[in-house]
Amino acid sequence: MSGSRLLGGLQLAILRVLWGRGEATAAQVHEELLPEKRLALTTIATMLSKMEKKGLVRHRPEGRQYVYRAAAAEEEIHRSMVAEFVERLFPGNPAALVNHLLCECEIDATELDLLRKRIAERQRLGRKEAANG
Amino acid sequence: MSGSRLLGGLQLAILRVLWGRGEATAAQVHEELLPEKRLALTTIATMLSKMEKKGLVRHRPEGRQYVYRAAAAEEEIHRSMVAEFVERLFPGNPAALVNHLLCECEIDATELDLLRKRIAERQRLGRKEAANG
DNA sequence: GGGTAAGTACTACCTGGGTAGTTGAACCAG
DNA sequence: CTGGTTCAACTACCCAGGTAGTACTTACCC
Repeated sequence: MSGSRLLGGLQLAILRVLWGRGEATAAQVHEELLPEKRLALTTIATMLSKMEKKGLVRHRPEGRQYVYRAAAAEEEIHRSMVAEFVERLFPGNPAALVNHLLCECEIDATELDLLRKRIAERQRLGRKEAANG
Repeated sequence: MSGSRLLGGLQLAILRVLWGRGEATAAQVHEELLPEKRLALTTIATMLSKMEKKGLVRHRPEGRQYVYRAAAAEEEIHRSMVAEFVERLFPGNPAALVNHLLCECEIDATELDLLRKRIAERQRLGRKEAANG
């Protein structure tokens, strides 16, 4: 099931709208995506149908229209997509991706500081587990 | 041109073989990929052709067979794929991906240490640039 | 009740990844 | 020279993402 968990750009854009709003009709998604992607409304509607068939979103009828919401939490999707991506590009080596991002991407000083703290935290946790386990 | 720079798993597996060996025939790639993916030799050959048409690999005839090599450096592919992926999943926010990886992935202590050092290094560089520029 | 507007469903097409069989050419062995 | 082996080329599918037009339904308003 679920095969290649790497969703396309449009599906993710739609999900982002849904995550942000909680619920939205096809028209609302379309409108919110207009600056980003100039697509026909029917394109969004078709995509929503396909996504529903895949279990990515669900709908509830409200009057004449469908109100969609995401069926999976953002974290869930992030997790599975990142896992799949790492497996494809840096098999079994997520640290290599982190490393790559640190070396190749523009990450500002504030972010770096946060990340450094996050690592320190991880390391504390690791040591504690090692000590207790 | 180049549309979605996200290559599929097979293409990447093939490229990895090519990067590792420098050069390889379809048969060699096939053989090296056997434990990982049980595919027909013709599948590999077909894929190599398609990849050549896309400019991902090049070949040189040697006797009756073709010897392939990657047309792009590993770094190059990593860069463009990571960039595309970040844009899709965490638009304009590579730090979010780093953060996700640190929180969700199993990264061992040694790796964490290396990453911490990498960040410290980045920060030093950042400060120096700020001071000089 | 009938016309119109809104909105979904259906259908169709393109692209790219993935998979593999078949064909045809070259080459080697007998 | 002939037959088997070994390639690459060609062809053919399938699937999923993406894109959109057209058809149909239905609700709403007069």
